[in-house]
Amino acid sequence: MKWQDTADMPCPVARTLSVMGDRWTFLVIRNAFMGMRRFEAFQQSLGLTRHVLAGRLGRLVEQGILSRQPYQQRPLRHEYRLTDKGKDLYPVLLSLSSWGDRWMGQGETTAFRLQHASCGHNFSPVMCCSECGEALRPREVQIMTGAEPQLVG
Amino acid sequence: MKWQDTADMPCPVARTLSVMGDRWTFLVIRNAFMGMRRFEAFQQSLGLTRHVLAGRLGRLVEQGILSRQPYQQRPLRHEYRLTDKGKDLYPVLLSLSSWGDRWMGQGETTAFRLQHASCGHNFSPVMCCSECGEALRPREVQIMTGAEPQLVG
DNA sequence: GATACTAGGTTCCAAAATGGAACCCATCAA
DNA sequence: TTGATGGGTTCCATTTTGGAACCTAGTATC
Repeated sequence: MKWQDTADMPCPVARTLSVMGDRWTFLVIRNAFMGMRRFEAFQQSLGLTRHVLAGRLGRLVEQGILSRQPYQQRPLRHEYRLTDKGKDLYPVLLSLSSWGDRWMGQGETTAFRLQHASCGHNFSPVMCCSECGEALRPREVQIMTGAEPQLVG
Repeated sequence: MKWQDTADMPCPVARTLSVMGDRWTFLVIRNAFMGMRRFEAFQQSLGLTRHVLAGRLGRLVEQGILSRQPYQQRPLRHEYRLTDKGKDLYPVLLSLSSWGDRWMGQGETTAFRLQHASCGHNFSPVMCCSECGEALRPREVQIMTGAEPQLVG
């Protein structure tokens, strides 16, 4: 079982991880959400090596998660921006952040605080049912995988 | 910048990825949510090599995400179960799955369908504000990082 | 005209992680 | 006695990384 083989598994989690499943890729995406767009900025901010960064950015572009577009001619320079596909990773990022806040805290280095502009409150992200709006819990979710339903949790 | 160094970054996303940031760990967690508990089962289901699996399970136990407990004596056998910390990864899993469904589809191998027992509907998971219940969008979220607020997206 | 700097890479090598297979150990069943 | 089961560990070859140096075009500086 090799690297990219998870891309062919019939599971959306596995297919997602075939692209996003490493230490650096999500951090690149996180920074992109913060407005970062340039190679140098990613490299300095994250401290990963240049050719690994080049590889990650290339794959994200290939997968349509980032787009690479010129921001100046002479000399020609490119920047990386989130596509719609990339922007749709926002819930994943929020959920990673929320879990990290709750369980991987370090005392002094306190958590981010999130503020919701629409309602004005500090909040935490909650995963809800699109139909009834209630918070989702494992035992109340059934995964229908073509065949019979499977209880999760 | 090395492997575990992301564990010390002052960012909950980075700290989460210091444990969960590889191809296999989330798949182990996914299977645990499906009720899987045993070494052999993980190994056969995922197809990763045995010593890598041993390493991942060990780290997850070390981090308190799984617990290792005997399910029989003579011969002594252990199984791995999600702790509360582990169960709290559920929103991350849902968000990964949801994104994969939407963007990494493969035509025939159709998506999972999720059903919410509480309300009876097929649904998709939506990340919402804990205070007002609305769906969250990047431009409406401000991250307060101790210093000044930062617009995201 | 020579030198240096910038942004965005690529190339090289050594170190670390991974894949693949074989092996180990205790127990139980045939 | 042989074989199977569950949960690992050990060994080696292949891949992926980290780290550093180098490349290229254009621009700025001396």
